[in-house]
Amino acid sequence: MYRVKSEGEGEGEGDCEMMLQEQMDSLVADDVSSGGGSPHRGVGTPLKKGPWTSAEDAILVDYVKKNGEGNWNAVQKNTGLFRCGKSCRLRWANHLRPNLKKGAFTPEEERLIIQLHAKMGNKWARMAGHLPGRTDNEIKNYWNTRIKRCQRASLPIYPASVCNQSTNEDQQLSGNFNGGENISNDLLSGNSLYLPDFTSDNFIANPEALSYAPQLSAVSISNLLGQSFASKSCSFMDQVDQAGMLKQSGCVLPALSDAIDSVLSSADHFSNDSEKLRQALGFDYLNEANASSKSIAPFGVALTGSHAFLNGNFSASRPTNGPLKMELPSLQDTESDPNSWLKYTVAPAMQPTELVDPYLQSPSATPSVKSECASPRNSGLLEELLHEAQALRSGKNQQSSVRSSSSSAGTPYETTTVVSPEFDMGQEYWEEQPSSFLSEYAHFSGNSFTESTPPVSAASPDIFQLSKISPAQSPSMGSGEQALEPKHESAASPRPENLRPDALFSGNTADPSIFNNAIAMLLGNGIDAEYKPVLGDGIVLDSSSWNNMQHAFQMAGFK
DNA sequence: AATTTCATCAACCGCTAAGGA
DNA sequence: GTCCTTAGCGGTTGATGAAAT
Repeated sequence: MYRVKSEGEGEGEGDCEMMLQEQMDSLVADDVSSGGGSPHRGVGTPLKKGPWTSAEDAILVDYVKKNGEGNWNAVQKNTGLFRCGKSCRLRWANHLRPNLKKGAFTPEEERLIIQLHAKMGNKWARMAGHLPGRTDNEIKNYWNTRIKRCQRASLPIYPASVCNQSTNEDQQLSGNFNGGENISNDLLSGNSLYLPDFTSDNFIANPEALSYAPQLSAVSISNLLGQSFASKSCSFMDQVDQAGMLKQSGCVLPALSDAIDSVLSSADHFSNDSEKLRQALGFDYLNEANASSKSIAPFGVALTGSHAFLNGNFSASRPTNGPLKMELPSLQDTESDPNSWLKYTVAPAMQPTELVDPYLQSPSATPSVKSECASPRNSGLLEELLHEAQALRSGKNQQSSVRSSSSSAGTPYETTTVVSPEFDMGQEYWEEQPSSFLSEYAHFSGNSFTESTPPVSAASPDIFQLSKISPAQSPSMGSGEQALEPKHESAASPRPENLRPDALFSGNTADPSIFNNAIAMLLGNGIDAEYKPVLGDGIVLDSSSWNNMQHAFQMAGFK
């Protein structure tokens, strides 16, 4: 039963003249009947807790009508309600205020929630701002329920359709960063664009920062890679090309220019071994894989632990045995072992078997998908998840044919952690060139999508600060991290503090559109759809993109 | 029919930021 | 500059009813 707590703050008798006598009587009766607090008021009167009664609601509504919202502590004083201001505010906000929409979320609302969550993380209040009539509490409850359901069913948190939709919207909006009210715009526009953080801070400018990829929000990554690698079939070199264009545009500060040089140089060096890379990253495996499979990870083990490409989305749901803190959109699960992300990290020194998420390797522990997915409140989205799970399960047999013998029958996500012979080749390559661009990029790739990404709210400006965190400072960087990470102290490495987006662009780029265009270039806008192999829903990628790296370099004129 | 499990909802708690004295 | 109050946010817990066993 609910507790009754005494709050020490002194409150007087209050102005009971505002309170209807019948309401007062009803309130007292309700209090008695509900076993709530004492009907006697005065200093030290215990404040009632627990469910609100209709009489209390009436009192609160009446008070707000007369006095407006705010000053909630005065409610108790002025009405005699034995509720703290906090409770009054909550009751009003969640239940009593007008225009509240009751009932189950519509499919459209569910979809929007997922999109918003992908963007904002657990910013329920902000999300509620995009859902008129809905409260943060409702959204939070819905999401938590959804998380539990998906977790139990080993389903991705974000349905492919939602991610694809975001990607499509991204494409549509790529040339239209106008920061409109439209949620899709807001999702992807410069209004709350995280991509600069990603591109300039962590991806382009600072090779070292690549190692800090876990700090990046999955949203940024999904936006970037979903666009660049999947839907647009953009090769990495295309991005390098665009980076060069950005550099040539002259709108970047020397720090970024140097950084681009550094990346380009590394990429150039690396391009000579593109075939090796292709093998290292498991594209042979990809080529062999069933093209219709939805669960093929484009980067094979390079994206170990990532579901970013699963079904074209970046689900971070993984089977888990214990309580899981789900702030997935930003892959913000930090409550786990600070070093746990290493489990997903591909690094030269690691043995393949170490790279496999034990959860993902324990298919036997994967709970079966049952009818629990079909709750009465199920919308099309939840049903979609169920169908997705069924499809994934049905596809397991096909995938098993290309799995390593070390992998037992697995979960639908196991393909993200396949330890294939190609991986071994890649490992050899890494061992040969431990500090190559490849290792950095692969490291980045592997880390970027780990579920142990530190809690970086996608919308949080903290990401700027995080981009400056040194490995030693980073809470996600265990002691083992140092050993895994090749150290690059090139003279061209810019100081992290110079990599903030607002510091990267010189004064002649005061026009935000220039910045956005530059970012768009970095992200591979304008990439044609020449390469169209489709691995699954929304996954369009094959080795041709990588095989054309040299060509891309030549076209870019960087040598 | 009884028990258990699960989903949903409502409310509370702790923390933080903002604003004013 | 410090302290206090207030409002707000996000996490967590508990109650309840439905479904499953």
